[in-house]
Amino acid sequence: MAPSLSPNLPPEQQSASQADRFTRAREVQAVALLEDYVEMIGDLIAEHGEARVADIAERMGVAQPTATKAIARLKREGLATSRPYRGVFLTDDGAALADRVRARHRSVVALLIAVGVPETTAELDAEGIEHHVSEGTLAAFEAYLAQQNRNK
Amino acid sequence: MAPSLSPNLPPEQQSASQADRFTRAREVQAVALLEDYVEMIGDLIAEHGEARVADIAERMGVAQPTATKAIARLKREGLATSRPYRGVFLTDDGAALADRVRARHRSVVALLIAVGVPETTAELDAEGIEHHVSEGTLAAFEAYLAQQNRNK
DNA sequence: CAATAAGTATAGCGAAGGCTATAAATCGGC
DNA sequence: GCCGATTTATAGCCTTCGCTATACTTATTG
Repeated sequence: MAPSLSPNLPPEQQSASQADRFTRAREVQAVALLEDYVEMIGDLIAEHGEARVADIAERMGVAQPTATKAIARLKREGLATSRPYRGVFLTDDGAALADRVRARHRSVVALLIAVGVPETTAELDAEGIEHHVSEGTLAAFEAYLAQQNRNK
Repeated sequence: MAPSLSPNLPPEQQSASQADRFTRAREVQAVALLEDYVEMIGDLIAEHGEARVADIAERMGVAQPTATKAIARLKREGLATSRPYRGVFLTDDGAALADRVRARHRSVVALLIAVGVPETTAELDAEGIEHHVSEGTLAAFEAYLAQQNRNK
């Protein structure tokens, strides 16, 4: 009875909503990379006081020009700044996004572990999952974790 | 203390594993579309006895040529067959993949609901999340759900 | 203060997944 | 069985995100 019932309802009705789900998943994907880069740049600055292109590329697992290109996009979107041959920095917006992303990541990992996923697997899967966790789902995760802590 | 500790460990060590996580997430993303199409074609065949390009496109929320192109890729990958101006069909591999994907989707939705995510939100987020749920995480989800049913 | 090493940017390519516009094939009704 | 309507395919085109190769800056060091 889940997704694909009612073949004799107005077809636009159920199909539209399913299409919307896919459309949303596609949109999420478009910002996922930005989120990952921003979070990582934040991490690097916190750790080393600066974020260099080579480090970003290495941690993202991409070639250096790929990282440079992504940084250009971050700048276009107002999330980061950089001067040629100097480091990369986050704008206020970028830093705020990084914080949100980091918090969400932690919650997703914690929830996976809480329902019995091995820690290593949780870290691995969370990297992809987190971007698709909406505000509502995140709130539910955090409520669940709080509840769990209370009962411990 | 979780992901980005130890700035003075061999940098290749921790960075490599983080890069690996991103690399894996990227690979997952590459097959996600195939999974969605295959599942949907399976649904359409189950519902209507056939999967027509126009229906696939509508449900995926894309233009018809986009669906045609995706189907071409499915054929290249050995997951589907089709004859021009006739319907689209799944190979054995495609049908098996569709079944796996459908089952995983259901488990993800069920788990989200089980931890308190509203049903509508669960359906919405699951569409993106499911592709990143590995075998190990899926097994954990199912164990959790089984446990939950036992205690009910 | 060169010369070399290291880091960064630029150029150009490919694949994937969108799109619109248009051509070709099939289907239905007369 | 033909003709218009519907469906599918094809032909471009764009953007994103990978890549390699190469040019250009900055840093280092003899």
